[in-house]
Amino acid sequence: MYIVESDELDIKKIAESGQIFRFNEVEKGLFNLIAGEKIVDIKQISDNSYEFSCDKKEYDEFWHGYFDMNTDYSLFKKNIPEDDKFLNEAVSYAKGVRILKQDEFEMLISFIISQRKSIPSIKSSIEKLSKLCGKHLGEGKYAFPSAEALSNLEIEELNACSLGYRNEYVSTAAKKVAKGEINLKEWRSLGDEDLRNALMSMRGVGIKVANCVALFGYYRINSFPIDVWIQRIIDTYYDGCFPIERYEGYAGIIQQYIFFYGRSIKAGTDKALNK
DNA sequence: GCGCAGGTAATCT
DNA sequence: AGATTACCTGCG
Repeated sequence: MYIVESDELDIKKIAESGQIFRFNEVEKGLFNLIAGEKIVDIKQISDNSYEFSCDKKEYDEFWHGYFDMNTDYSLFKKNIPEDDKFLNEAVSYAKGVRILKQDEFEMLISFIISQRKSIPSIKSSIEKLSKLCGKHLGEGKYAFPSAEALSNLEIEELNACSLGYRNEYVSTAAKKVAKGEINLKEWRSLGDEDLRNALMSMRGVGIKVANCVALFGYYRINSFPIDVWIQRIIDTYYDGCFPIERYEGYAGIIQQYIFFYGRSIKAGTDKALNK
């Protein structure tokens, strides 16, 4: 057990922030997270403190970095104009959301799957894939599959994971990585623009998915994925144009705040407009 | 039964 | 360049 205390860490919000699909609240205040071959339970014990089920050593060596705890998120509030009511509310509402340092292959496959799918549906497909060919970690839990394991699946097995037309995208991406045609780790050395283009060279990876993979799998916190939610918010509150350059270098963090808050109020929908 | 969901690629103008 | 459309599948 290890206790983590921080005003800038909110486990529930992070689990629900849409950046991660294998982080669930299993009972009130108790969260389970699978990352790589590691599993951790996190229990909320007060407003700003959590009990991690791992020991201090594992926390220090892995989870501390995974939760990006060396970054001071209070700094990202700078440059927000006082009169930007929406963003000020978003930042306040999303306090404690952080960008996790997730595995790039897992992010690639997960966000390929995510297209035109709801979050529960994305999670369901990922769990099916993991059960099918991920490493067994005990207690009915499975790691996210390796590229090799995924690429060795039979078509029928893949079909059983409710991927639909993304089937082929997942399979070819996994095969390219497994064969070494693509080296996702090497892409870490690419600049943001080159990385995005490299990702988009894969079938099924467009601008939105590429930006998500860059942001969540490569920690390119200047990436600003625009999905239908973000677009609705930009249209509704920013007259169709968001001043992204104002947040140069960390626009992705701002995007997460906007996304998390915007979804909570169903921004841009009839409900938010009291229609 | 029908429309839509955290997009992409192909095929138009 | 920008607009339009088909696409798997599950859910209301």
